[in-house]
Amino acid sequence: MKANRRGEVVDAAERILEREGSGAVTMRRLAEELRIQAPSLYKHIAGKTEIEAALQQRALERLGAVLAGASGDLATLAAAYRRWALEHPRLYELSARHSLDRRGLAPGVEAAAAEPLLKVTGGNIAAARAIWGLAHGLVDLELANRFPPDADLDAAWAHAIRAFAIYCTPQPESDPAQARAL
Amino acid sequence: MKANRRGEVVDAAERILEREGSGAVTMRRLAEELRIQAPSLYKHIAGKTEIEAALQQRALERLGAVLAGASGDLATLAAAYRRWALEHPRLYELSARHSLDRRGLAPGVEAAAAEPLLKVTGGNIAAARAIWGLAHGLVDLELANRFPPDADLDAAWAHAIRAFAIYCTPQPESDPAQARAL
DNA sequence: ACCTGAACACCGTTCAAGT
DNA sequence: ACCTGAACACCGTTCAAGT
Repeated sequence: MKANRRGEVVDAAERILEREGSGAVTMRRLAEELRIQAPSLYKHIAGKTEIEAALQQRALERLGAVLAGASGDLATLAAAYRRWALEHPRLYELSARHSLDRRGLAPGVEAAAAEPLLKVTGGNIAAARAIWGLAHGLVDLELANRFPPDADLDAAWAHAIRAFAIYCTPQPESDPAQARAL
Repeated sequence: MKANRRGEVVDAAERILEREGSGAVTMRRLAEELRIQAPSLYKHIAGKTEIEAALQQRALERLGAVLAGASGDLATLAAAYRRWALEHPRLYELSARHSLDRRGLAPGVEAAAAEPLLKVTGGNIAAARAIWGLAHGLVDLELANRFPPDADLDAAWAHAIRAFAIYCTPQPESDPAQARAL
């Protein structure tokens, strides 16, 4: 029933990442988790970089699916983005802070993640990028604990959403879900 | 003329960071730069974490000074933020992605960096946080190469600025520069 | 096809000792 | 006050070899 050994390596890496933090994702620690010697990993995956790229890809797929399920308006979409990131903080950071390796990324994954954002802006790609930047920035600063402990972040998100909601009033399906990346 | 040895260590770390990237900032590489053995560093600084905290503090001071000099409107402020980050990408990343060690941070530094943002929103702290998130997010994604190579980021910034400019029209000095952090 | 053991060139950090 | 040498417990990765 096991797909392939490579998949199991990435699964184990994800488990360690979420349970013990990014510092614990080590080829040797990973080998221990799989009850194997570290050099054996290299028969299944090229190296640590490839493991990180695989995890980044997973994160993109899952976040994309969550956003696609968060229907309609900007507030709902933004709340879904924030919730997913806070629920998977290490995976989110891993996926957002590294440059995306577009070779070997299943085609359409990037565009699928972008689609809900494009939809909410009525196909305006500059607006979609601005909203992505806004959501990523607020999440990233929150995950990095950069706000004072008593900061009212719900208020900051509400303000941000109102600013963009006024600006990009949802045109009624002006652009029929063009598949493209942000 | 040399201030103290600790300052020289942090200077060397900054040189290596900007010239060779964050992976090169190593206690051993740092010792080599100072023509010293690695264990000697520990007589001047507690460890690598303290070096990173010192660099983060420097970045905050310098970015704060630049923002304070970028007068008045949101567009100018945003452009200054982006320009500084792109000119010091490694230092910016280091400063933005780690949680801020508020013990041992010179008092007022955090508030000083926040002040220009609070000013542009007329003292609205939720709006200031939203704008910080926006600027950080767009910069962070750009530094991580997450936009497609042909993306028009100037357009995304322009859109973002317009959204917030409409929302938070600059009240004429409603709040006289309250010193507080974001 | 899958795994091992030994090895290489690295890390951060500690500690006893030297001037 | 400032520095060194040896050491410890780690890294990622390669390679010849074994089943």
